[in-house]
Amino acid sequence: MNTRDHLVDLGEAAMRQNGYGGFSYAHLAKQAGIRKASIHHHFPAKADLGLAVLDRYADRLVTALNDIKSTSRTGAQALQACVTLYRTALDDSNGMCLCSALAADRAILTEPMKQMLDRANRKVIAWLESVLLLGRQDRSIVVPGLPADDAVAVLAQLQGAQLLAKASGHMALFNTAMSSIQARMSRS
Amino acid sequence: MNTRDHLVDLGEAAMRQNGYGGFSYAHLAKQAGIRKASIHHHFPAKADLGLAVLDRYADRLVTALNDIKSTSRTGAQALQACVTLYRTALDDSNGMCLCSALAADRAILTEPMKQMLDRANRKVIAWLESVLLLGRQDRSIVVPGLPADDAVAVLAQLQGAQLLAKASGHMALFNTAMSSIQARMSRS
DNA sequence: ATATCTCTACCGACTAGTAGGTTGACACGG
DNA sequence: CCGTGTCAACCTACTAGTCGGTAGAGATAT
Repeated sequence: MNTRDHLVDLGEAAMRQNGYGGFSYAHLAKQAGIRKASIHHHFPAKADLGLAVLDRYADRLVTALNDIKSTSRTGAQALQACVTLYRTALDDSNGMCLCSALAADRAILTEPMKQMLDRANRKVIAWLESVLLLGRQDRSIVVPGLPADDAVAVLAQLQGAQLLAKASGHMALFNTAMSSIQARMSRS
Repeated sequence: MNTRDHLVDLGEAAMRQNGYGGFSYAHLAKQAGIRKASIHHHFPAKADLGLAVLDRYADRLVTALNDIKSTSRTGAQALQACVTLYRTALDDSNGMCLCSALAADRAILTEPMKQMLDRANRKVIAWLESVLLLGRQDRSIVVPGLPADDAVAVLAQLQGAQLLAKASGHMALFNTAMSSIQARMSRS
């Protein structure tokens, strides 16, 4: 397997678990079975690795969301699949959505990373807005107020639920924190 | 002014802005106009300072919430004041609720800090539950499902809104992320 | 076929700087 | 004289990043 891709994999896991400032090249090197200097060969600076991780993550997230939308029959189905996606991420990588994990470390991110983080968040919000709009049309989701505002509220709840679950070490808390979203969806 | 209290002040600000791993004794010493060793005199280990900060913060938060409840006439009034509290914290300290700021760093927290963090979160959730219950009785808040579950959902949304606002550097996003909470409250 | 050249991936040893933490001495007020 | 608070100097471990160099694969030239 490609060493570079392997490093991006490990870097993503590390960042999702401990944030950008929470892992080191030395730590990563040990995991990859490689020397620190060799990581610098692939990613001259830590920010280069961070950007590569973020870039690939954003791509994958947008693709996953688009897949969900194209295979869902109702808005509620799409929103439910999205909630499940965030829940699964919590279990799989024992870490959060990169966007939430990086928010705390924003002060030490490079400008390109900040911009990419913003773009990723905006894309997710736009997707949620379109799903809420669809759900309002097909009467599968109750949408109070403007879908554009509500989309931000839903994302906040998704990320906050991950935060709360991780802070308590109690992953089931994620589902509880999603209760008010579930209540707004008609069961299919 | 008491040096020890001053250090707790500075430590709280640092932790809320950059998390537990995001500040150092050297950094703190410079701010306090004191040497690193002197900080160790007051707080032998960083974890001691962290615990002191968290302890005082939890106390103050619970007190503030209880004050809100005793001066509010309706559930909606209390909830609105709570939302304002979280919003103000975002501006004042340019940082988040400690509970959210520490969630990302949970891996490097000591056991006592983790326990205190959990206790603080549970207290806020219990407070929110009582407010939702009150709001349902006086018909000032729409509560779908169990108040106990909804309380967790509201806290997730509060913390997620702070996260999102901070990640984007756009504090106004907090208000947008609260839209669906506002929609559930009858205007007084 | 063999010598040369080039490139990728890797590594050991190093740098300057920072992390949290320790020690022993000095000042000062009760 | 004793407790409190402060300090300079120091320590070990770790941070990101640099340096010169090596092993091997593939192409090219003779």
